[in-house]
Amino acid sequence: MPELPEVETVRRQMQHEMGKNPRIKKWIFHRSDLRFILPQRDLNSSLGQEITQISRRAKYILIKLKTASIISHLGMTGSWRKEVDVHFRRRKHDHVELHLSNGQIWVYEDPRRFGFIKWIENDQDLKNEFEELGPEPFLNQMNFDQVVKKFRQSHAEVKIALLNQKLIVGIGNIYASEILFRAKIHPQRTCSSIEISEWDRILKITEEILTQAIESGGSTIQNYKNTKGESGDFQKQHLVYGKKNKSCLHCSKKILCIEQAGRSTFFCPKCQPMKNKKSRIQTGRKIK
DNA sequence: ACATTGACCTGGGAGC
DNA sequence: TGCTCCCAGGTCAATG
Repeated sequence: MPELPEVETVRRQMQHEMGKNPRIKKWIFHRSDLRFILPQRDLNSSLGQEITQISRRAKYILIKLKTASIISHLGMTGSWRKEVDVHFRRRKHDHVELHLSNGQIWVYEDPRRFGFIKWIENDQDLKNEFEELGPEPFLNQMNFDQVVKKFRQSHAEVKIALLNQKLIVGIGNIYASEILFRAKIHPQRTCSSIEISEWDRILKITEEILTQAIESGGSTIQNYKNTKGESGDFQKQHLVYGKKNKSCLHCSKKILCIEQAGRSTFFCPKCQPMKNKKSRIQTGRKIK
């Protein structure tokens, strides 16, 4: 479900609504078999501790305590919502409740259970946990030359590489299509064939789109909801994602949907030409 | 060391 | 109404 803008939206709301340094009063676990088994014992060791900050790295939400951190990943369908009445109406896939000293109850709901909650003992462990991750997708948080060099060393198709969190974090299947459309890059071009000036365009547009999407509260396609149960707004600004057979807003050619690495990619064949026809024939996939 | 594939889950929508 | 099939925003282990 959630890519960086959705995760960041949730983070901001949690940080804002929790107020100043609430303490952890109680955990309630309804179901422990999320993507990883919930570390109930460790989480229970946090009782009485202050939450000093809610932060984010890539698509992970970090609930920071004095020395430890609690990592929450939303997988495809995970969400946090705030309840204020202990008799709140439970839902089928509410797995975890975090009760705070200020009376708030934060409920983790996740139908598909691809998400998880992890306990991280200290900052060194946190560093190790995120060791493999690429930089945040904002120009002032990356070394541009280094990032481009890594991309150009990759043999993958650019759409697939954009999803690789080792190269850059935060981009998921929706935004990858949107970024490449706006950058006018064919999703099946191989990373090594893309010029530096084009990478410049891709990375600038990535920052632009993700920033705008955060300002819109993220995108909702099926079921992403923020902590108040509200949908995002950015899907209204999607230009290609989910628009198979619709007319391209720039040239009115039909938007195509192809499969790459088992996932849908949407693009405009006219606005996003394959420069090198030869390599298109070699790497081409069936068009749905 | 890389790139690609399938598996992990449930729910919703399309088509019959 | 009910059945089956397909699809879905993410990641990682297992393959080649």
